[in-house]
Amino acid sequence: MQESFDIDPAQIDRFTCGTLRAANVGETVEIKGWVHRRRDLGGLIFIDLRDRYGLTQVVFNPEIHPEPHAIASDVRNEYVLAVTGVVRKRPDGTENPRLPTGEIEIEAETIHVLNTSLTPPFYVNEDGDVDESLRLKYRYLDMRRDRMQKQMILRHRIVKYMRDYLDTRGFIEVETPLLIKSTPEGARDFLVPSSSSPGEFYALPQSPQQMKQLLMIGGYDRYFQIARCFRDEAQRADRQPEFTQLDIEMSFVSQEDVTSLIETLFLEMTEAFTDKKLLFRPFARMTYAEAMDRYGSDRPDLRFGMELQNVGPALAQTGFKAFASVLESGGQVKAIVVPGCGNYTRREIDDLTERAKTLGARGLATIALSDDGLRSPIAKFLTEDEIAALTSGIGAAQGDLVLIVADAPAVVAKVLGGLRDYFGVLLKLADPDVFAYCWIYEFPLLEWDEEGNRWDATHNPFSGFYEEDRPLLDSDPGAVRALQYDLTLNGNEVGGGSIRMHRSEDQQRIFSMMGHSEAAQEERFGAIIHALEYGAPPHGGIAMGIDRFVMLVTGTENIREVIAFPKNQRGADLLFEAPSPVDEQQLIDVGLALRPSNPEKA
RNA sequence: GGAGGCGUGGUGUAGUGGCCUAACAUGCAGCCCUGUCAAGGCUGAGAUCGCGGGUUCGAAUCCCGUCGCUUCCGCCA
Repeated sequence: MQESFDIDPAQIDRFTCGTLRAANVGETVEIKGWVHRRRDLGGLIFIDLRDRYGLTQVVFNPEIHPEPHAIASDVRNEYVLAVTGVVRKRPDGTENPRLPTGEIEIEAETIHVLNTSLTPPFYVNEDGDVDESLRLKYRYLDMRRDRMQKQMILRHRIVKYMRDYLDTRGFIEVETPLLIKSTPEGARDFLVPSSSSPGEFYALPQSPQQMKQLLMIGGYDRYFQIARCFRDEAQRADRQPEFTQLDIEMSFVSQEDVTSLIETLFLEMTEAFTDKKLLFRPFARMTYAEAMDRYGSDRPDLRFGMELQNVGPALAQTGFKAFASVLESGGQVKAIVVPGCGNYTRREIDDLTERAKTLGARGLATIALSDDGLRSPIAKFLTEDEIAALTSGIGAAQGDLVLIVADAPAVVAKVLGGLRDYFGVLLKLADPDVFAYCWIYEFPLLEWDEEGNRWDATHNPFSGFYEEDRPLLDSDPGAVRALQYDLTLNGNEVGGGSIRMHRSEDQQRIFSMMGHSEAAQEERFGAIIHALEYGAPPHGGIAMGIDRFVMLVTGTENIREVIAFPKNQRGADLLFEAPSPVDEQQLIDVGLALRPSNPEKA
């Protein structure tokens, strides 16, 4: 390692590996970075030095500067170097037009190996697929890769855009605690014990919901926060145990005020950060009922059709009575037309039936309009004319596959909506260059919980409702429409919120319908109920999933790609190996004794 | 909790009963090479095919179990 400078350090300007251009030719500079690639030609050695700003070629010439050349001979990928030298125009014909710095190179006069590196377990200098567990175990190397750096930088810009957008509109950012009271509603809480109260627990917030409402009561009428949220539930491709939301709450606002604020923000961000074409401008709007009816989903992907069509009436007129009992008991018979799949084999159709069953169907009726004629297990119950009327009535053509489900409305929606999503991906029906935003609103406030024998909030128990539906709270609670709205994008829910109840008596009434006794309400929700009694202003807000949005903007397959240090599907941190057992003394401190998680096995 | 997919040198893949004494690319090590930029050439090391059991004359390959990762259902907004 060379310890002495041949050049007066005061005369040196430090640059990044991405900034030097032809205009810098002749300057003596220093750059520091990682060895991206080394090309040893025997005489000349070229090293591409990399940092997050780019690549710069350094050339070591043994005839001009033999000492640095000798050091460069032993350098390997991912070594950390400081190199000084003169910026030189590359010889004619050796420029690299693919690099922004490709016109120049640095002729190394000194080289300092700031650190060596083991051979990395995977390529840092290229973008190939690597087993994700390995990437997560060595996340710091993965983060060094170009793709991750681009995604993290883009994420930063998006969050900054949100902050600036809200700041200029008078919003203030307030931090709320991460150690809060556990509540039984919604997702399972992560619990946190503490030595100052052995046997008792904090919970990590599933969202800052109650805190932001208290801020409204406190007079901070325009609040936002980049809020970390925690839910101890199973992971998915788009779900992590801890995730980040843009959390917003406002006083004296209508549903329209909240959605238009967000709509402008997301319109601007889509234009600023993507090349996507906006399918709807302004955003599409659809009631929950319409979304479920037409798409079988409360977050429909509107980039393609394949809508659910009601074939109950058509079938009811025929002599085929198999679906009659379903219709009589309040069920539906609906169909989707899958284009170009009419020649599916028996095996493929069996697989579809299996897929339908995993989605909750009891069965799947199919009509394949194949080249060899019509194939359908229900054909024998219908005349040719009836089938022709049925298929043409829903727009099915030669070569298409018709899928029919008869069941309760919720099951029909779940199954056909799920199959629609499946074919949307399989048949590449959705244009990846399109962003289709849609607001979904008029969600039901409550749904009947069979197991709990009580009403349950579909969103959260603080959502308000349409005043004109108030009488329905007595007569037909399931029909009460919440003042709730979700923003969906290409089949994903990217955010949701509501206008809250701001009167204590309304809030208590809903809690009561949800089966909470007066005492339980006091114990679990006393703080918010009482706060509402002290001049709580009308208020409402929304929370946007930042990870999910960045995932859609970057076009990445899962949420882990846009989180610096994510957990795997089991919720494990493979880098630090968390969660992990703790010392006995730590358990004693917080008053805990462990018991086997599965007593039957133990 | 349930279902599917995957698991083969460091990495990414091929091989799906005998031609496997496991192949290819890349990476790694050594040597050669003064204008490369995915540098090139030569040589070499590196895998008991996730693990355990079974079927078979013979298993990376088939069966059972198990572990890990992942996607979906349940769960979760």
